[in-house]
Amino acid sequence: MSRTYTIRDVAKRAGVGVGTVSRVLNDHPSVSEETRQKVLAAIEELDFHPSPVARQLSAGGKTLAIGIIAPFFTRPAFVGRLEGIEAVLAQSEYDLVLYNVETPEQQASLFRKVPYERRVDGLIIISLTPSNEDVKRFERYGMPVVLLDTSHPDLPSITIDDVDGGKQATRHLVELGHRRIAYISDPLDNPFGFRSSALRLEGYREMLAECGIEFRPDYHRQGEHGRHVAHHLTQELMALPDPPTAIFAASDTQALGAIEAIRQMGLRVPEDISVIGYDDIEVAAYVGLTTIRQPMYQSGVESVKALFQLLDEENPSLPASYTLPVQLIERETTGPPAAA
Amino acid sequence: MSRTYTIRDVAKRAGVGVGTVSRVLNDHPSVSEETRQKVLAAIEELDFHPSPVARQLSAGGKTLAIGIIAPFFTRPAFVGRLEGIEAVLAQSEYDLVLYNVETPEQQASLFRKVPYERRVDGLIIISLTPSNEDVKRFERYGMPVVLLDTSHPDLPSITIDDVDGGKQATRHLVELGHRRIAYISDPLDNPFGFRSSALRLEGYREMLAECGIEFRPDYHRQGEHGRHVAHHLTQELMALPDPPTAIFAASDTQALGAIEAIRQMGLRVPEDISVIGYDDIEVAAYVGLTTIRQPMYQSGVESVKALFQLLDEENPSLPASYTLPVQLIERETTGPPAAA
DNA sequence: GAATTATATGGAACCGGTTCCAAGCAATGA
DNA sequence: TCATTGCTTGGAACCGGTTCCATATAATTC
Repeated sequence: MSRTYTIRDVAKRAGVGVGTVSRVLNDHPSVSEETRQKVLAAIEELDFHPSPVARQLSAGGKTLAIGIIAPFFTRPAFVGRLEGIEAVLAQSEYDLVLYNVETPEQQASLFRKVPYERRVDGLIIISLTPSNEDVKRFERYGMPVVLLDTSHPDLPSITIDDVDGGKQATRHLVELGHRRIAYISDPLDNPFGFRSSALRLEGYREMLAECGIEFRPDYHRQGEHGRHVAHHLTQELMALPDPPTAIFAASDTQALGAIEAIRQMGLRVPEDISVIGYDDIEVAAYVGLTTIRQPMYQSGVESVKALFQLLDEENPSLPASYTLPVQLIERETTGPPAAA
Repeated sequence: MSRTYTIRDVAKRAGVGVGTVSRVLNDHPSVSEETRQKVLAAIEELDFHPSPVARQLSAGGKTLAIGIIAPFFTRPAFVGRLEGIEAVLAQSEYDLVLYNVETPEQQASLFRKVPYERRVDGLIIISLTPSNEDVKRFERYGMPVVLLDTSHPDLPSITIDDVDGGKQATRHLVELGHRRIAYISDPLDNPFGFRSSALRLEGYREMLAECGIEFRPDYHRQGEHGRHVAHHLTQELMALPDPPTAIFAASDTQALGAIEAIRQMGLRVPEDISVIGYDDIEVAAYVGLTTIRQPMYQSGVESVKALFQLLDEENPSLPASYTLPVQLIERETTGPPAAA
């Protein structure tokens, strides 16, 4: 393997000083056209490429990479956001460094190490909420951070209106005539501090109250994310003395599990039981799942835009935090309750 | 923002030389316990963290990151592989830099820039085939590369047996009694040089030949990847004077499109038409899709292991290229043809 | 034509680590 | 007691860029 050339090799070859080569590399105006050509020729001949590492060290410079910290990035909801993020990044000169989080320990260690490692110029944190101490550390190390699907008073954030999502889903079911409406969610109390299940529960309860329906704790079931767990929870619900006539699931994946369980019991969706999901993942359309559509792609796009606003050194501005709306997508898994 | 401390600050504070601090940082044995404690205390007090950039520059060192170049990384097939890759990486000290490719131009530019930028220590390229020139460049810059789902004579690769997959899918349909078997695939001739559709076609044709069934060009339809396109292609197939009784789709996503189209025509799957997919993506089990399971997760795992083998400086060894087997997963979308 | 200003260029110093060499010091051996 | 060995240690040189200062040359002004 041939040693790679340095700027000094280029300088020697072109018969100029290293400063001049550097100036050519950075399009500095004060280089005569003649010299510039000589230098460019030398660069070409040696197939020279400047080392970004050296560049960064000396110029205290940008890494031209942004980091994404996300839990379980293979879940459809995250893939959707990632897609939006990537779409914007692809237009820019930034690379993407992905930090996956599977355990709270990983989260803690990433929150500590990423800011001082300076491997990235900015950070988008998805669904994980940094502590006050974390936020202080980000600040101290001058690491710009945007939150996505979570929030913190001192950090810009892009969220999606979970409370309203819970409301809309519930309202839809109530309007169809349902009164016995169950809610299946992720564990409210979880090691990562995910809030979306709790917020949707809030919307669900608010809407029930608004409609004069009493909230029944036994109609709310929590369990780890995933189709199989939701399948079980649904079986539990259906085994109640007075089972629900409709189920609101906190994700499409869970809704699919619910539908599976219902069908396995020989019941039909929506004739016997209605099911509404959340997310509007790719297959939701295929299986005809009624759901709440989250603008996941768009939220990804917005988060990068916000980060770029922070990164813009000429004109750095604090991007506003805001909340994107959700949308009810009516398909074939919800309908009026069976005539009792 | 407080200036971050350097190793010299630590040295001064601990009353030692910079070399000693560096030795402590790197667990060099020749540091007395007493000095080590002094240095550690100083590091603690200043909340000092060494700069990985400086470290890399001086030590000519590792970046402790590996790069993944993948096209359309949000497709389920890629997510599955990524999951396997990430699982291994999470156990290691390596970070993951993701390069998404959406256009052939991006591919070309990435293949050029990644090796010399030295932002990563090694590279896993998924589904994209580097040219001979690219391979030479990788070599010249000493960038270790492992190919996943593609191959090149001079590079280690992990592939999945596409030809056999095509065979197995076709054999399954033939054994059920089908003779008129169509194949829906991605475009064989595509700007990225994806080969899997072509290889599966090969297997399909071989098996047809083996079973004494003539290959009919009009039974092979190509179109961009995606449910909707597959939907169309299926309509075309069904509009033939003698439509197929079974469809082999080159991906589950496309199989779903096919099923959708068939159902929309008022026909049933599998009673009227059988459909077999490819990949065994998450929802395949949910919708009961018969398919060819690709060990995507495992192939991801293997690719990282292979790369680590190349990266192991004590004992660098050229990992073997090999092919993983596929497996037929029989579910409910295939059955005997309707009695003609 | 001398003084002033603008333009182009070379190269030392620096960014924050690592490494290596030289040197100090204690322990060992003759 | 003195030479030898081994263990610690300090700090200069270096990695490959950028930046800034000093200088040389050309252009402008009076």
